[in-house]
Amino acid sequence: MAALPEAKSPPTDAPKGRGRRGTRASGDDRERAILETAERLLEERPLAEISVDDLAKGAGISRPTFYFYFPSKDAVVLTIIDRLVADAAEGREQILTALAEHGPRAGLRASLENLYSAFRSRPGVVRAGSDLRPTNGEARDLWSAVMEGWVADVTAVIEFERSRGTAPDGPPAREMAIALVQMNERAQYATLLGEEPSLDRDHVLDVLIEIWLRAIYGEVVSD
Amino acid sequence: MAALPEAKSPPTDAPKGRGRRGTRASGDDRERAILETAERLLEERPLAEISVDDLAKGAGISRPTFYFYFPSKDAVVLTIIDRLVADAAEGREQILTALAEHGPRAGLRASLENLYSAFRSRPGVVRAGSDLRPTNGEARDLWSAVMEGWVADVTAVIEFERSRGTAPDGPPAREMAIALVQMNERAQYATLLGEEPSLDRDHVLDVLIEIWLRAIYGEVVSD
DNA sequence: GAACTGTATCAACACTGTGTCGAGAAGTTC
DNA sequence: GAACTTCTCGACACAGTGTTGATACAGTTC
Repeated sequence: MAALPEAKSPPTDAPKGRGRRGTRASGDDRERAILETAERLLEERPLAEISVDDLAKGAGISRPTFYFYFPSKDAVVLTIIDRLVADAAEGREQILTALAEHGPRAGLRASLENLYSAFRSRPGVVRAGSDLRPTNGEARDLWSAVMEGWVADVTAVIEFERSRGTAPDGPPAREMAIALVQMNERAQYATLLGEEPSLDRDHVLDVLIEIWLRAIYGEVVSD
Repeated sequence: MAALPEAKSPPTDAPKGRGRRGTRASGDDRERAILETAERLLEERPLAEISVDDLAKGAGISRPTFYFYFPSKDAVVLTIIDRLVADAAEGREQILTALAEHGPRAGLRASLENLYSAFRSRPGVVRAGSDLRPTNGEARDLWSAVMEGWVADVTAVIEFERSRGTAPDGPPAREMAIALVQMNERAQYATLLGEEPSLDRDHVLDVLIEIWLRAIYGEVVSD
């Protein structure tokens, strides 16, 4: 039970509703214990096979006490996903900048590589997020927003390349962007979770990027 | 309770394990009533909000009696999905033939249009199938097999076009096929269920086909 | 027409999991 | 040391799943 040495706690992050219901205090450890238990268990088995009791036990508290810290199992997972998404967004290289700096192929690769690295390390969490969407509106909204962000970026890239004359005309940029981003989502997810059929871990990006380039530039990009 | 007039019952289709457990008899009506109730309710609300009791009530029987006909709620949905998938496969035009007959763009369009028409009419069932995958291995396997079939077809197309010299080289045909089929799955699903962001009902195919053509032929196909 | 057999039905039960309530323990403040 | 806030949990109410055992109700079969 000895508290793990904490580098330093975030200065004054507003709890934002999802977490504990009361005010700030020291039962912070418990909250963290619950989150850590959830992350650990999610890498072991799917969300549906984890009960509130498992989370409580794992954090060394009783089930009712769990409800003091989180309103539901979903809320725990959403908190974890919030953070994962924030992590993924954090180091995000602007695609447009990356393209300008390294050229289309290398630029795209750098952006996507960087983007997906956050997800690759926690497949269980990714799966949980995906499992949550059917039943949980908040999860749906969160993911919608994430997708929307990517789509906006990619739309900008396509429009930019078209305006420069480096990419040919075609379907509206936003529509192309939606399809391409959806392809990436699906393919990366399948690969991450080892679905069948899915692309090989080491080839996913190669294949996806090739399709992006051909779709956007309307030709086989040599570079 | 009067039996609906049945055109004629299928001659001697083996029950194949999923349906009723006993032997053949006349409680066929009840089995059908359960399936119909499920289909109806699924277009009203998601699977998670439908209980075994709802299905039983809808079919005019008690909950235990439901279990005489199906081993679980999942089994009912799987039966429905089996049929939907069979429907979709049935009228399926061979892509290769369609391409040869109508050229790349029109051929692809004909194949995909035809394929997705079966799904478009029962979005609730599609959603249920998707909702089932996280928790139900059988659902996963079924969908895997479906995807595998499509991937095989598309792989053949790409290899054929490459061998004729009409399509340039690139990533292995199968890998391209996987990514493209996954894109379609995701995009069509999002559109069907009105996710945000998603492609407009009337544009999905245009956009997807354009990407397929550019990806496969490595150039903007004029035709 | 009595005994037999398989189909069909359901009340009652056992179980798992969620979320709530109310009584208190434990710490803090004045 | 009284009052307040934070934290904890036993006991409950509830919703849903799946099972058991008794029973009704055909048809046969003799």
